[in-house]
Amino acid sequence: MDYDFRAIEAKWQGTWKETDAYKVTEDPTRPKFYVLDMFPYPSGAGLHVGHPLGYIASDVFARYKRHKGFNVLHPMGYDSFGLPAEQYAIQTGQHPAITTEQNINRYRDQLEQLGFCYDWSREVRTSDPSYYRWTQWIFGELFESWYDTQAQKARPIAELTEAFAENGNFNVHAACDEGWWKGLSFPHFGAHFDGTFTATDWQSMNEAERQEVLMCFRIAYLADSEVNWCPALGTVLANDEVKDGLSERGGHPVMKKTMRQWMMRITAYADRLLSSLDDLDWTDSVKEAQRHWIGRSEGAAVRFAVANDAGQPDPAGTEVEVFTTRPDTLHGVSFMVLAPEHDLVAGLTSDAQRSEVEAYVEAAGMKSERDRQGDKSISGVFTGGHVVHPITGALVPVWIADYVLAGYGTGAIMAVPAGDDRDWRFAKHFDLPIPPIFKDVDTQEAVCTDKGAILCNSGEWDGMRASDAIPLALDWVEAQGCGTRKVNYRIRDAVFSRQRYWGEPFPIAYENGIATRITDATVTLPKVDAYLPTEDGEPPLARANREDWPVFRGDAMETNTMPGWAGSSWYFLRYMDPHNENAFCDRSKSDHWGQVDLYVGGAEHTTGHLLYSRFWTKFLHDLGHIGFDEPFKFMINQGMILGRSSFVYRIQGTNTFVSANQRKAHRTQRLHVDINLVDNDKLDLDGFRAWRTEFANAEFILDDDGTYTCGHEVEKMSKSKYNVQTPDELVERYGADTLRCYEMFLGPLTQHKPWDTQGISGVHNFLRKIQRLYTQAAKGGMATSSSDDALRIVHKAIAKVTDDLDRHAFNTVVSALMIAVNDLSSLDSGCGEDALQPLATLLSPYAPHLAEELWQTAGGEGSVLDAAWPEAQDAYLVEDQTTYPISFNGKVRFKLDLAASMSPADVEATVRADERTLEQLDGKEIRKVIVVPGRIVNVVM
RNA sequence: GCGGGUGUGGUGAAAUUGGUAGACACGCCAGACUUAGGAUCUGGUGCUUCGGCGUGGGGGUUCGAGUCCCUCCACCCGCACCA
Repeated sequence: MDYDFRAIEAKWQGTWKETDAYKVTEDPTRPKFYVLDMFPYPSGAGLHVGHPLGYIASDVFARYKRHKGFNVLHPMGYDSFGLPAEQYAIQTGQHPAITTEQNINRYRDQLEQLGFCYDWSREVRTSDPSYYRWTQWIFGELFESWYDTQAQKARPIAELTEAFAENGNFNVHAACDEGWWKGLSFPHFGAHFDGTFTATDWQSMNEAERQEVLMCFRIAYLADSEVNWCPALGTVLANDEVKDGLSERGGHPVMKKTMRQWMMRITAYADRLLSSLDDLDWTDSVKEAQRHWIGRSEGAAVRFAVANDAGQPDPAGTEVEVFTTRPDTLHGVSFMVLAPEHDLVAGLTSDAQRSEVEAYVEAAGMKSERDRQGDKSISGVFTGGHVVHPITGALVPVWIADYVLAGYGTGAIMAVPAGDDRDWRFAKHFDLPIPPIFKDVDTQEAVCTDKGAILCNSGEWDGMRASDAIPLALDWVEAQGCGTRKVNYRIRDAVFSRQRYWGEPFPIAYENGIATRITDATVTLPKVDAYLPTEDGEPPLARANREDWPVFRGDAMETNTMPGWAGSSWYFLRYMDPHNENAFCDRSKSDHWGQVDLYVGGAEHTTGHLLYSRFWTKFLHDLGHIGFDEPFKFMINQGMILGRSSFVYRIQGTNTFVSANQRKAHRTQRLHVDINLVDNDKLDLDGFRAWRTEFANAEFILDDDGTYTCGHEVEKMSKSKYNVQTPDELVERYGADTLRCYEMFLGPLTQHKPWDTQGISGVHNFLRKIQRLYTQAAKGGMATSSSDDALRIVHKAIAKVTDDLDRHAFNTVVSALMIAVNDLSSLDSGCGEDALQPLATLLSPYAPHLAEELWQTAGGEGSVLDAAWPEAQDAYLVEDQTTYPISFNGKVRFKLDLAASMSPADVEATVRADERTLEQLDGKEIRKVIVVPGRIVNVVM
């Protein structure tokens, strides 16, 4: 009679395994639905109750869709390359593959006990060579592709070499760095080279030179670039791995450093990544964050000629280019500011200023990123050099300052102190002129950033506001030849190399310094004697000798490895065809499964994974490998489950602990206490003494009832706060079905919420109650048909549950089921198969084990998993009696039971005639009666 | 500073198109059965000076506002010298 969840759950998990209940194949006769959880990294700590929240929701939805007749793909796997296993390897010498394997096994056990409907035959691991050979293959495709900015798509590099051989690069529109040729030093590209070369030029280059040129156009390319170097981690980091100038993992300082690294030309996709956001069903906050990360802004690149000693434009033609979104304020320029790292700083600096400038540049270089970001004080140095104003011909002094970033725009700005806050403060600080350019605005007193301000002292743009003057200014600048329209992006190409061991090796070998793709073999990780960098700072892979490499080509192998996001950028495709040895994913499979219809995960991947996988998806689409160009159509970001920490209060300098209620009378120190020693805020005194030796002789000041009350606070779950709740203990005590229902019952999926086990008993009771309902109905034989009352209850639940699931309101479904069970239980009798079978189906997404059991009890055929989702019948939903609340001036005064079919006019007449109405009127007159059929009556007096 | 979000009982929350605010649970209180229970069952439970008052504060639209509009406040998350 008891709800024996242990037996039930073990039994059904066994059955599902035996019957391959969750194995899925492409079924063209049914509509497809792809439900995906964000790829987990199998950490050694295992799961806490926050992790499964999203998995439960997606599992519920996958099961629901299966009931609805969909061909549902719902896979799980592991993003199993990563730092923690490598750190452990460094400390212990144990190969990271072993640690990883152990952690995965633990994860798998934890996931399995929760009864998820994953098709485990599709499990993938990014660290498995059978998986990463395809990550390598995709990298190879990126390496052998260029981006055609005219066609707005990636194309094979062979088409570029063909074009070069035929016409040079005259008709080629390839995405590349500005001044791509500047790092190259061939005779063809002399001082006056402007970026175009002929077919003859191309023919005359040798292979090495051609390869160097091609490298400038590849989507995956090698380049010397300024990277985020993290000395503590011994590796470079991508921009999204740096937060506040510190590494996201570990919080170590990050420096700027120039290194030759593999890069990904994600900037080529900036526009498409931006515009196709509009069609994605994601939250505004994630989409906005991506828009900001891409940071598109329209404006002009304006060139200022450098002035020579005579104050004339430098005859050598040296110019400083700035980017501005407000070319209309050109008349307000009174100085120029370069980033300290700008190339032209040395050339512009006068002898008199040299020592000061060099000191400033050096100081800026020494600062870590965090120091530079954190320092909001105004600093800068005059270089002594000038540029010539393109309109007025006036000399404009050139400064260098920290507030101009080398990495954004051109690394130089034209300062318009009247209209830009930073320029204004800089001008005030160094007492530089602030030319007034806005009518009736005193910009000596305050800056004017209002785009609606009217221009003055600006020649032919006088009297205009920004929106009208900007297009004219752009035309003017282009006509004068001193600038061009330009779209600038904040997003930078992504660094793709890591100086680490535990990552994908590159399928790249070098022969005389030329990088070549290896296509005929999977480059697996070589044996190394330690997982650390070499003595001269080379990545760990450089420790491997030629014979240590399973595959070795050319005269050297690439020794960097790929970053964490490589494998996770395309994993959703591998699930569709996980064992394919001939392709990353057969086109027929990706055509069948298509985009992910529901993607569930935390919001922490906003600018990393979610951007990179969009980029790779678009790339694979460009080359025709897949038929869609956005990976995740619809996404839900689940909120974090926070821990509820408990505290004890130690009187300072003693070993005496005072109950929270009386702590104010003492000077106390608050200490976290393990939540397992606390029940309902009461401390287990013996357990506490036994917890740690330092507390063995603890004394207590207790409340009057002889208990110790702990304090509490809601915080992030973490080991150090002793507030971590693992699902294992709860599954042991209440069962997986209870945990599943409870996590959903807790509140809206997307919201953050504190974890509190107090409420779990209510949900557990509900499952016991529903089981009791079925066993009682089965006592003496299950009836085939039910009373109308019972059917009304069930059909109401069907309507509510279906509706809630369709709008992803996972929490209210549990309430609806509780109500149905409560109502049916109070009927005493009348429950038969036609009520209890549909009810078991409704329960099945949430409590799949118990639902199987109940389905059987209710005489269901086969497994409940494939039971058709019941449909609510209107006949059972309409009530013939309606209870009308009768309100007077909006306040409810009494209720009236009326026939549901009664016309509004009759309802009004009945209300008017009711003696309670007269009582309420108290002599006043009825001005109006509003009847909302089936809802409410409002009498206006 | 900018962007996004959230404010409803002692607690988690519900109220889908403006129509009975607080469903469903936890906790608490009382009772029953047992007289060891943290077991089970039943009833009660927003506040209240019993007139009313109540969805962060103030204002507005409406017969009617948690829901729509304006404004202010608090908290959380993300970004942050982006020219």
